[in-house]
Amino acid sequence: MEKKISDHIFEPVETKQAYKEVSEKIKTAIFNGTLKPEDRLPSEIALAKQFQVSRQTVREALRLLEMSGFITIRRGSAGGPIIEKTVLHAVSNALLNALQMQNVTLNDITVARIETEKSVLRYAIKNADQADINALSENISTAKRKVEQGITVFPDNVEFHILLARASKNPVFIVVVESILALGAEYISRFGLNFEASKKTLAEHEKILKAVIERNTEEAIRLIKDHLLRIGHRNKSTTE
Amino acid sequence: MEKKISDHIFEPVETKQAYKEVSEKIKTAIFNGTLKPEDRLPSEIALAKQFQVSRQTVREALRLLEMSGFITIRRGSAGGPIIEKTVLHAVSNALLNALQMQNVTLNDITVARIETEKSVLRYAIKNADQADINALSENISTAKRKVEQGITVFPDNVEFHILLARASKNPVFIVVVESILALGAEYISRFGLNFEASKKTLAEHEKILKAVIERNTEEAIRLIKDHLLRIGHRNKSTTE
DNA sequence: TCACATTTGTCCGTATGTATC
DNA sequence: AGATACATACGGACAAATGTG
Repeated sequence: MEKKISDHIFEPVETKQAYKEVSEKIKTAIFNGTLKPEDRLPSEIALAKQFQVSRQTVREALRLLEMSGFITIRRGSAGGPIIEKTVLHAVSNALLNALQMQNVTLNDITVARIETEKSVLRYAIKNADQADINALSENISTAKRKVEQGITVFPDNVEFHILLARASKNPVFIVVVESILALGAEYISRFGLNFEASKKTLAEHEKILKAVIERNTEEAIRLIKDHLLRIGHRNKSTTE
Repeated sequence: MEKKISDHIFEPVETKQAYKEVSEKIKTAIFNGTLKPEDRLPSEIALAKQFQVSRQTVREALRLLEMSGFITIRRGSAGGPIIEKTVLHAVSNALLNALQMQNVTLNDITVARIETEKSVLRYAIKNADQADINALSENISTAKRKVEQGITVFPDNVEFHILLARASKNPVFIVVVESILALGAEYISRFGLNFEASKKTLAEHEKILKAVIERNTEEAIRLIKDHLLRIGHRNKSTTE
């Protein structure tokens, strides 16, 4: 008698659906660099001819790629499917969907942000190069200028945290931070919170950057914790 | 002249496409509980009649929902679109796609895992209730039994980390941990690593659980760090 | 301003494969 | 084994959007 093996070692063999195969082929062409960002794919009719399938099949394949974030589709003349630079927005969307099916509170998001960004900071301080520091400094001075001109600096303040994640040199951190930020933004817009107090945020960002430059890990972590706690606690009145 | 405002304040208004509207309506029905997991949606033809659109339009809407993880579609009689319990697998897929377009190393994954799970442990120790402890104990004893019978315990060992995340009571952590785990699994399968040394893994899990039960945060964190480092370092020879 | 070409969006009808009873 | 119900796939057609001359 054979030794009994646990279930789920082999996935069931799925009979290939044409639209999935088409989508896979285009996807691998993107991964291996044959298709590059900003490139335009052939039109649906041309693709149908190339793959020897119907237009409907091509369209369903394109729907998959669109939802996965690989392409966007423009209508009209000179339109068509265009390769995207990143698929990060798709991650945030998926994360958002997942969390919408759970019960997620603003506090949950804040806690996760604090913990994640604390880790990010440790690695950012370890791995940041001059380009990262410059980008962060640039971000703050741009934001300052905008505040004086009365322009909203919300996108810049979000960008600050993404730049920190980049400085960690770990793509996993970057994706996770961007996703949580997108999640927070969605949460905020859904409950109609406002975007004031950017000056305070800006001042705190400046202090954090200073600590990063000085490689002062303890101070930086203390600052980001307070910073994110403030944003999280003032949930109904203030945010990034 | 108008004051120049930063770009991307307003998104372009998209003229509604039927397939997107159909997909949205089904999605909101899922969110507000009208449609529950395991429910079967009407057939494509019936949906086409209800929404007053063509079958092709319905199919494209279903493609979106399928890719987002909300439904799976079974062919044949008594088949049709079925509501899924969670959309977590969609998150992992999206994350995977995103990271495949970057340059991610096993070390990046290991670092992110360690940092994330350290945070998870802190909150798990704070928030775990008896049910969580029971589930974790159950997991270990099940795995032990399987090891004795020569059955692979890889899925159980992965489950252990998910149970830890659940014990933290923070859905964001759960999603992030599951995603990173899926990412690691994908990475492993892609490079054909093996699944041995489960006994060592099991023993370490047992120690971690003990520390959690004793509410010994420092010890638990030290253990999980060593545990994940070992898994990460022995990348080409050993894993979970 | 207007007409035209291109490309996606949508519809219909039909045929075939596939799983269930 | 046969009937049924469903997804899958094809082809042809027209509408709507969009850029170009």
